[in-house]
Amino acid sequence: MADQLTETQETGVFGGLRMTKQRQVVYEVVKDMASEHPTASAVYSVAKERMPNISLATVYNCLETLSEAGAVTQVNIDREASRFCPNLMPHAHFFCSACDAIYDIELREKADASSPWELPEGLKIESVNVAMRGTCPKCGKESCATSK
Amino acid sequence: MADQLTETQETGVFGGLRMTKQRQVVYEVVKDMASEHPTASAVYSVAKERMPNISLATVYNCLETLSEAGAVTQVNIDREASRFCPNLMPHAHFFCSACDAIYDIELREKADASSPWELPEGLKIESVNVAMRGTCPKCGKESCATSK
DNA sequence: GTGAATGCAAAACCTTTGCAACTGG
DNA sequence: CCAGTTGCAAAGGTTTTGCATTCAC
Repeated sequence: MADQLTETQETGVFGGLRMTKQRQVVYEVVKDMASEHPTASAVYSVAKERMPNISLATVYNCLETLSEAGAVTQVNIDREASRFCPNLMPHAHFFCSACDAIYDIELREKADASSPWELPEGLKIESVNVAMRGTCPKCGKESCATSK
Repeated sequence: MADQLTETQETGVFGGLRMTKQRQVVYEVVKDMASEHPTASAVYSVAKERMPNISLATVYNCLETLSEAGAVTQVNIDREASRFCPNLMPHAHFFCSACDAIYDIELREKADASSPWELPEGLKIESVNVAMRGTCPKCGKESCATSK
């Protein structure tokens, strides 16, 4: 399964990545915390439990490498610390201003993220980054009950 | 015209903003540099020519205030320094990886930025932020000529 | 064996903050 | 007059870097 990163498999997706213990741990932590979309330091905290000597700089390095290899996506919401996401499907992110949770939002079948936009000719798009902000169902209920 | 920010007009758009020299200068600079989508320090450089005593912190303050008032949009591309944009129409940004330029991309007539996305119910969207990355027409031509 | 990756600490970078002085309404 | 804003310098948080050591292939 594609849930593990080893030197023998995944040579396609992860390219010629040299496989170190640290990279494995970092990748596994991101997978395990996927629903939280952890920051680098959140990853560091958990990674340190599994590998006490790992350093923050190494976590940053690994996350960058994994990002470049396409194994992980770096999610930037405004100027807050980057968060990481192992979901490889094209998707957007929804950030709840109330609880700081991030939700993955899937692209509709056959839809194109750039379709609502008037794209000038000659422009080559490599990636489209979509981040929404608002209130999630959980927090929405509460605020409805209290403020409305 | 809406190009100037004075205490007598624009009370609607700019709310009850106290109008200071610094805010006026900062706003005018952002307008004048609109096509560059300047960073706070780029705004600072130019603002200083017009008002030598202005401080960087004040530029940051003004930009934040103007952002909150809706007169200006803060544009974040990855983790780079925020850039600012006086375009009030709903629009996306296209960032050219080759020359660092930012282009405003208009929303198509009657289109909705969130339409390509499978939105879970109960989620209240307050804003949608769309940033594309790629190569602009100018840089595209060059790279075509040299690399292809 | 060798180039790449790690760990540590220090630096870089953008942005915010504390506080006294000032100013717009 | 007085709350809100400024300027300055110092601090903040996140991320990167330099370099000697270690490791994967």
